[in-house]
Amino acid sequence: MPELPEVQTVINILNKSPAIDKKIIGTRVFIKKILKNTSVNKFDIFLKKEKIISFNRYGKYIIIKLTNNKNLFVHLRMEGKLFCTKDIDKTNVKHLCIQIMLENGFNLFYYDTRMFGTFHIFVGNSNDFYSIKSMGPDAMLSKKFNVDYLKNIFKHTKKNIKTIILDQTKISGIGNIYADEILFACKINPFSKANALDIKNIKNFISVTTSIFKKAILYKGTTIFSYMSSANHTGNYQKYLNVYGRNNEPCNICRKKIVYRKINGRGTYFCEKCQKLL
DNA sequence: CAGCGTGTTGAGGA
DNA sequence: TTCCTCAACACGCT
Repeated sequence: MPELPEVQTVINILNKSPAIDKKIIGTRVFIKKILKNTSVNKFDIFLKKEKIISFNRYGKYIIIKLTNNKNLFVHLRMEGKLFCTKDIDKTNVKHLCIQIMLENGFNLFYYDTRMFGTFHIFVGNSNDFYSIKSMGPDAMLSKKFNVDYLKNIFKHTKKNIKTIILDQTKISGIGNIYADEILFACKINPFSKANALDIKNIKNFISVTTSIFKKAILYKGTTIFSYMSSANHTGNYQKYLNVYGRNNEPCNICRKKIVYRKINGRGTYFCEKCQKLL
């Protein structure tokens, strides 16, 4: 599921769910390795008796704000899914990793096919969590996501633009799908050196990123794989993808075939005609 | 059977 | 030291 718009969709749903303002009465951990900085027992003690105040987001992290200044950081990585329901999704029991039981009979269920996801517990202001501190400005939430900041970041690197915008320590929230979509909309070849972007390119990059993310959130994100469980809410933004996953299909602008190349180990789709090498 | 993957980290080499 | 590449994580789909 998860890049910025998909994570935003998850928290939008959870913020309207019966989990809000409910006390946690217990936990069950089926896959221990998801818990990164705590044990099964300490996790249970940490959460029990606390109320869920709200679900927040920074980059691709879900931040569950609890009473007594506690936070639970959830990262979905490739295929994590977080739902608030009364009952277990019986078609997906095999991938159930964590259950957080609430006083009203609902639960937060965390499912993860590949079990790459992570849970961290943290007491204090969520901005002080070490992982958040090392992250660049959030592409939707941070005032720091601006021309001056990006100009500085892009100027001081020899890397290509796609690698930089995927680097969460530089910018938080952009993943492999939206990186390709953003660069297509900017008409910039993903192999272009980041330091070749001028002010006009950077201004355009910011407005394109903002509008693509707004639209993707409106359509509840992109759902790519057909095997997602029935309990999953599916997004619709995949209808609007111009390049991602469209290898050898005609470009929506010029009809030339979309090409597929590897950049920094990630599959990359782009139009060689529309996207200029800077 | 082999290759691939919405993400991130860490090891090892240049 | 710094930068870059690649494997690894675990599993299911094509």
